[in-house]
Amino acid sequence: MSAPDHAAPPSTLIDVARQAGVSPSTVSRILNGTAKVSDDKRQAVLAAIEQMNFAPNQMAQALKKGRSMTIGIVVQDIASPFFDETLRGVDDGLKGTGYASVIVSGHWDAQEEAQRIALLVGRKVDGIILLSGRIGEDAILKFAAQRPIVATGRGLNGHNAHGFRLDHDNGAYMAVRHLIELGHRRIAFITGPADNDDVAERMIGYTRALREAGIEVDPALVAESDLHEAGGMAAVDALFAAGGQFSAIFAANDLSAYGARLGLYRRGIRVPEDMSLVGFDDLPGSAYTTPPLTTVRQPLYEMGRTVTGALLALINGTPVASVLPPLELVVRETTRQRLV
Amino acid sequence: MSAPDHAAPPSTLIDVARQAGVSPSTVSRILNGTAKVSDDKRQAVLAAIEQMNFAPNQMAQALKKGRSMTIGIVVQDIASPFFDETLRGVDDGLKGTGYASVIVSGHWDAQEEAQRIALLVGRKVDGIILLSGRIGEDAILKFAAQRPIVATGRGLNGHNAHGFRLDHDNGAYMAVRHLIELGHRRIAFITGPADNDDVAERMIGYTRALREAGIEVDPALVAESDLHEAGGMAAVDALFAAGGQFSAIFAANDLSAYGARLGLYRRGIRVPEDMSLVGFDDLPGSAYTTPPLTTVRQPLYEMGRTVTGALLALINGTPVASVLPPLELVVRETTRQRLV
DNA sequence: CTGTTAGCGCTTTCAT
DNA sequence: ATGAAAGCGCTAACAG
Repeated sequence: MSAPDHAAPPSTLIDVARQAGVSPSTVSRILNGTAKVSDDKRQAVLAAIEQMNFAPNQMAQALKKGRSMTIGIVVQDIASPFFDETLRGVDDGLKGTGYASVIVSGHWDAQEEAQRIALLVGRKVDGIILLSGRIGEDAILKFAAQRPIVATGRGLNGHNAHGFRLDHDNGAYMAVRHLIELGHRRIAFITGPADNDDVAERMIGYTRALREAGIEVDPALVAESDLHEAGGMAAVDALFAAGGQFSAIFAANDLSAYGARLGLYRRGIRVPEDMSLVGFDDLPGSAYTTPPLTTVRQPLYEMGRTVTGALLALINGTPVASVLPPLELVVRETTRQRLV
Repeated sequence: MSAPDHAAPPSTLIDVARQAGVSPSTVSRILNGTAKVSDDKRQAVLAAIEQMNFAPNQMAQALKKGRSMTIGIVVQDIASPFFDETLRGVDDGLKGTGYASVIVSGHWDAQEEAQRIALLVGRKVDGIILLSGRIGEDAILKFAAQRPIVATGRGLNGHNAHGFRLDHDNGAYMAVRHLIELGHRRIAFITGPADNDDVAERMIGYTRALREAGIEVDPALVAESDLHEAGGMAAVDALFAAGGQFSAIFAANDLSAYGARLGLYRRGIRVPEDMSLVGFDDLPGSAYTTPPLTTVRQPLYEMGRTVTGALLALINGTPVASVLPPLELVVRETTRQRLV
């Protein structure tokens, strides 16, 4: 009446061999297609596998072959739409390759990141994908000596390492240019933590577009945020507290733009009627904010695919292709011509 | 001048033993604290480990000990804020345990889910966390015979299996009750795919609250969505196309509420002035929509932690604790007293 | 075409 | 307290 508490121990390749009346190597050969096997033996083995519900022990395979068929992915935050999109690309890139992935988070901390990478190396992953890493290039190259590694958000080029970088300067330039073309001259910038390279580049693009239009950068129009909603909202408060006048806001990322939007709403300032707002990233949700957000699109998904393809190429010793779609301005409904 | 193309092969425990002038077993004992070792030998070994930058090969350990120190997590969508929060809980729950996790996606498809679980079993994960799984209980129990498995979104109780379920009926009841108390009587419901149990339960809660208030359920006030923004927006269109009058909308999840919000905006209908809106989930972003969304909070993070604790308990044979915080109504700014 | 043999790197009796 | 030896489950020469 009662089910057994424990299942039978998983059957091994040797069990299968015995059951089918052949040698272990024959079973292995069938499993891997390594050599020709007579049809009758093949049938017998297949039948035994079926019957015993056998599946090869990947740990044993990994130990023997020296490859675990696992790749490691380092993100900075497992619960972020930003990384989500990239991960989706990675997942699709891995589909059908037999590789599985273990995802760890560096939490935007260089030291933790290094530990996590070490953990991945210890787990014998066949390669590493580093997303928006904080650790130095020298550290990466050191790890690259052990496993191939690809990274986003940085240039990087070596026998066992490859980096992908987007032109954030230009992305920001496009955003601000768009605002200027709409007649805005007093444009605030919500920036991010000072140690974030991408954001620093966006600041450069902001400055460049302004200067080019003969507009001086006003420090009172720049506020720092944590790149999250809360920070964006606080930045709007800071901007108003600083007393500057402005008719448009360029936020360093979509999340902080969402927060800024709410900060504006709280003050009864309408978007886009009273204030234009541009974000950066084009997260999936940005097409559904109210109103839909004008933003600079990062090809997150494509980045995930590309970076994965590059890693696989590195692992297999084939040439890596490194084309990445460019940043792109997506004009939606939070920007509008400035009314005198 | 040029760096070596390939690093030295990773050093093994045997290398360390040789270097330190002891036997492999001694090194192993020091690594695992399995037995007392004299201080001088210990020093020598530690020095050798340090110098050779040695780290044990986890594949070999796994093969030998029969446990991989890896757990498998099955989600339905890697790029979803819903799963993100739960994963964050799982991640925190695993912190410091030495376990790493491999995450796979079932894409809301029972068959794919079964395959993915089989993959995890083949990779010898020590346990499985199944989030919002689609596969049948019998299938789960079959897998549970091989590895302990815990699941969310379903009751489940066995020696090697444990499920966690929230009271979605009651959650929906609270949401609709809130609307009724605000004077709303014509309350639309944006539902989800028919095969989603949680959503079906929410529908029951919706119906129950209405009936209890003497309000008959009007089929014209129920529209189906895909539980994403696009579906929510389309549902609003369908609702208006059906010609029904209503002053409030209860969406089966936050994402579709976001979409509904945009659909309303497109029609010039203000929230909450003209229409009240309630979601379900309380995703992190819901506190920052414009205006912030009234919703039913699912303890996603806590669920991740709890379910992880339960799995660890199952693995270690200790008793599983299964307390889960209840669903909770979070009143924000999308609901308001109905103006006659 | 197929079986035998020797490990992959580690842990764990079993002796000493 | 420590070393020797025997595998965990699989694959890859090496013989036939």
